Amino acid sequence: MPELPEVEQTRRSLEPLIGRRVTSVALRRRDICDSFGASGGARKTSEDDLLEGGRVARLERRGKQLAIIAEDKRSLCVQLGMSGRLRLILPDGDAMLPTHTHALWTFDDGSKLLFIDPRRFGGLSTYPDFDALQNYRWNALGPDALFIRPPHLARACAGSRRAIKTLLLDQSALAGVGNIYADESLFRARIHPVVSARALDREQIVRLSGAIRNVLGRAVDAGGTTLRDYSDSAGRKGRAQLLHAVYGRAGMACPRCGTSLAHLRVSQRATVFCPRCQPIEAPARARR
DNA sequence: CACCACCCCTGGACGC
DNA sequence: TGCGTCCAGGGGTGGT
Repeated sequence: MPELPEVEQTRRSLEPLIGRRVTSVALRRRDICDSFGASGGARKTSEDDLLEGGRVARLERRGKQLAIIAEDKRSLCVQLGMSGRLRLILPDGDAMLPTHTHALWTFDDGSKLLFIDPRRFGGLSTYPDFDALQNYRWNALGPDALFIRPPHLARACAGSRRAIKTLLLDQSALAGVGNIYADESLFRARIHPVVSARALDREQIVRLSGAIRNVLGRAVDAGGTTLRDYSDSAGRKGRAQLLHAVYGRAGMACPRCGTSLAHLRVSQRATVFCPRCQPIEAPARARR
């Protein structure tokens, strides 16, 4: 399930595409793509919107979203959702298309890019230029979680009564954190997932933003998390699952203190935490 | 306006 | 083996 580290690894694995020209596009399922004009209005998708004839200039990421930008600025935004993946097939590679291949690009060197998404929680969106993508889509996202600093997080938390985990999952507050890395970050920062965001003190905000950067940064270095489906565009699996301290480990021993890890549901999401390391009240300070 | 429940979808795990 | 049921969850939407 792609979160920021998996999307970043996918982005890096697509770098061989830079400089390649798109010779043809096949959108096999039209309902997975939305197209927008220069002023943000929706319109019917054409092959032209999907970069046909363009040359790949840059690959950008914001949170969990990925963009392929052509030299003429046409921009294609890819949202992987739960089960989406991109796959790069080298020239002379396997001609068999996996099931649920919804879009297919062919490049001037004979390589192909496939967008595959069984559950269809993901999708594509196109914009005539990168500014439109930013203005109408990415500006609605919060700051990128990989680079989050305490002032950004403090601003996102200010005045919000929501559970801190709910806030971390809200892409308009902070872009890139999903269920796995939310639990891992809160564990590392020793903060209970349901504490109200506005109740966090200065020290907790600093700890949490550091934990988010650290957890995501190490996961990027490990090539992302592969639980079942995820692999990058070259088909490589990630190793960040080996770093998980709490995700998927309810009932098992806390790696820090040995207490049995607890689970509950927050925002309809399975949530695992250590009831001892992550108390709902901040640990009592020494009184002066 | 802030927040929350629900829904979209499929494959895999599990019980019988 | 096959069938039914449940669960995973990112993000949009409609309701409170």
